[in-house]
Amino acid sequence: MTEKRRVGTARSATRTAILDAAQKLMVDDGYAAVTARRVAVQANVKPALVQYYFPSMDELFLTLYRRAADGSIDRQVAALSSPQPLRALWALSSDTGYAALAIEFMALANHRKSIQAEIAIYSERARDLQARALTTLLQGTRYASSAFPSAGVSLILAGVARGLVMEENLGIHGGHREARAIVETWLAEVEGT
Amino acid sequence: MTEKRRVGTARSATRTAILDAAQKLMVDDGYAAVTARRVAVQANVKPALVQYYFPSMDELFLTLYRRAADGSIDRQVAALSSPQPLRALWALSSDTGYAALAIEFMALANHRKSIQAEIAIYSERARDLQARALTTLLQGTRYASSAFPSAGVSLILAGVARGLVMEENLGIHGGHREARAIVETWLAEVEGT
Amino acid sequence: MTEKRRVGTARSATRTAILDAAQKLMVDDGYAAVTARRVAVQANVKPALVQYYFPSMDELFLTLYRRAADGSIDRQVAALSSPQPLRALWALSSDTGYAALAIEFMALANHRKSIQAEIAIYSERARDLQARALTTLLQGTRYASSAFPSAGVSLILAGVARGLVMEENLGIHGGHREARAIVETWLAEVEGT
Amino acid sequence: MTEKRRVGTARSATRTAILDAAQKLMVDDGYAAVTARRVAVQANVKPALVQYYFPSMDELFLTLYRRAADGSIDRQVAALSSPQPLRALWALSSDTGYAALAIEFMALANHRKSIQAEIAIYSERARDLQARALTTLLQGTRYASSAFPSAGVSLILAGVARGLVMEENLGIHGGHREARAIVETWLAEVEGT
DNA sequence: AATGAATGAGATTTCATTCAT
DNA sequence: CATGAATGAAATCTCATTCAT
Repeated sequence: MTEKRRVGTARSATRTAILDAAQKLMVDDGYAAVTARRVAVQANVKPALVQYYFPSMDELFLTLYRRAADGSIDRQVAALSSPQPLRALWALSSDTGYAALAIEFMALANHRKSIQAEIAIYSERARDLQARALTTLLQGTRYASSAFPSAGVSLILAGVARGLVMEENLGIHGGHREARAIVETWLAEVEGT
Repeated sequence: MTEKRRVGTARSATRTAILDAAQKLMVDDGYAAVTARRVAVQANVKPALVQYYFPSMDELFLTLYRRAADGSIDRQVAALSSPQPLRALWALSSDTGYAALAIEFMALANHRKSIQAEIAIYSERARDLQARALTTLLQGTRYASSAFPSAGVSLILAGVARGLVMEENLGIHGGHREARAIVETWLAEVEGT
Repeated sequence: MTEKRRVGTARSATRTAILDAAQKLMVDDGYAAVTARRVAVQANVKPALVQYYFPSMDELFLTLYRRAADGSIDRQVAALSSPQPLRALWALSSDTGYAALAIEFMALANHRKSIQAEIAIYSERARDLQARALTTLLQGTRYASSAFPSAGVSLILAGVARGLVMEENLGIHGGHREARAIVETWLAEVEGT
Repeated sequence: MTEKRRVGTARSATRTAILDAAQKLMVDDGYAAVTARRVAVQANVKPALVQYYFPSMDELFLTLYRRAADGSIDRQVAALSSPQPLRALWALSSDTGYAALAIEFMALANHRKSIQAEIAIYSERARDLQARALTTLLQGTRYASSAFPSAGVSLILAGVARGLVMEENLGIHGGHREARAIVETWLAEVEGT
């Protein structure tokens, strides 16, 4: 599928395996579990090879973040051009797999300032993308009003979705069914069944 | 239940200083920065003393969490019995100081399973508390309907607040003003100006 | 001899053993051979203990330098108040054991800027000490003239001594006997036999 | 002896660039800073290429030393056949650029025994060269005596020059002006103004 | 002639924890 | 109550070197 033209660093299968391993560790055990050693074990390579591809952990995290963020933007674009854009966006935001990774990166940013700037840039981009789309999507509904600025709606959706995912990861379930129902009702109202 | 005076360990000023130091580190630099050594430096005590009071880091984190959670429950109870309970609750949830600590504990839970159960217990308790209060507070409004189960409303408020705080910590501002405005509008609707 | 009053860090026998080991490695194999591990082996302690006493290698080197420099100043003071001060000073300067360590520290300073300042301070102090003494000692000789400023004489003696020691360490012997003879002649001239 | 054109490895511009880079690192940051990686960065080539030309670091250092030593001998020969041979020799010995490299190699020899023998051979050769020249140059002066064997004079000049350069590198200045003045006076005495 | 990939060794440093006093 | 000493584990990073192409 991915061409094999350039065998070099950027597309190496080993490199991808290392990033995959790091991502799995991050989602499963939290960012603090992502050490060169454990990544190596998970990816089934020697520890020194991890540092060969990513001379510093900062670089590994940054590369992983950019890969994930790019994928996320792509999925959002796809969702927003699907038949039921809002439902698709909501499904995406509240997807346990993707959201958990995003949350870990946010926590990591507190500790690694190199990540922080990157997250801010990407998040603003994602919010802007969603806000523009929402402006269109909410037209013709009672939310097409200055009382519901689309950037605010975007943030609220993201916040609720992230809240659900974070809590599910922790084994908290109270209010989840109810909150999802409220969102579903809203989706039905603005996008039909 | 708690004895009047139980001298010694539990109420020692040193012990409090250690917990305060750990909390400050956690908020400022993230949970991974909370090590016995750095706590000791911050609290201005010898490292060995930290371990004297908290034989393992798990115990330190658990103690710190319980202290913070108890305080949080107390503040919520107070907020809910204030003149404008919903505004007070919202102010509390979106308070940068308190929320940042809560978010760090959530991230920590991914890494320290001993924390996870404790967080779940407390969170369910807080949600339940809020849900009961909301049931009363929303009576007489158009949200007193099965379309807006109070536990769901509680979760949504918490999620949005946490989203705002997390993003502000990262320097993300897009949509914040707008989201706060939407919440303010809702608060005005259900609680008056 | 050294009192044992304060058993703490500063006078611990272990600490001294570590410093001694570092010094031996430095003289025998060069500064680059002084690693925490090898010091530990040489001192017969566990590697982690080296870092317990000297949290960073900079601190170890600085402590070692100060100890050596203080000893050196003491020896110079003693030499300068001995019956034949110039001969004693020359013997001291060209003593293989002490000079080799000094030379290693000079080389190390190129690499560890924290050492550089310390060396400069101590060296200026030693030169000043010698210059003052030489001013007195050369009185009444034909070197008590503005053509032979004592600070310059001090530097020349130190340079020649260091040159001899450096070269001897490297197995270079050409001119050594001759150079020593020239110095001896000069010493005899200004200080008698 | 050296062939006219011997293409390939020995005279490659890349090889020269690598040696130049190593030399610059050695002078600027000390011998311990000369690693294959940093040499590569400095020379703007890939690290593996450094090892292609110099399979081991020992070979790199030896090659670099021989190149520098040959150049130094050439410069000495030139100096000694100039109009004011002693002044030229002194200028050469106390030239910061050249002397600093020589000093680093002496320090390195303590750590890499393969270098030591090479330095000894070259140094003896240089001293012999100078001693022979000095024998002639001092003829007709009051230093043309068995009290001032020329090999000893050579060593003394070298030692003083090296002392000045080493100390200047460390930011030590006490006595320098004075020592240089003493040498200048001597040069004037034996070589005229 | 040049280089990407891989790897074992080892350096520095940080950590949590145990123990004796 | 408090602390100095000691230690094993592990993390990050740097290095030299080998190998296949």
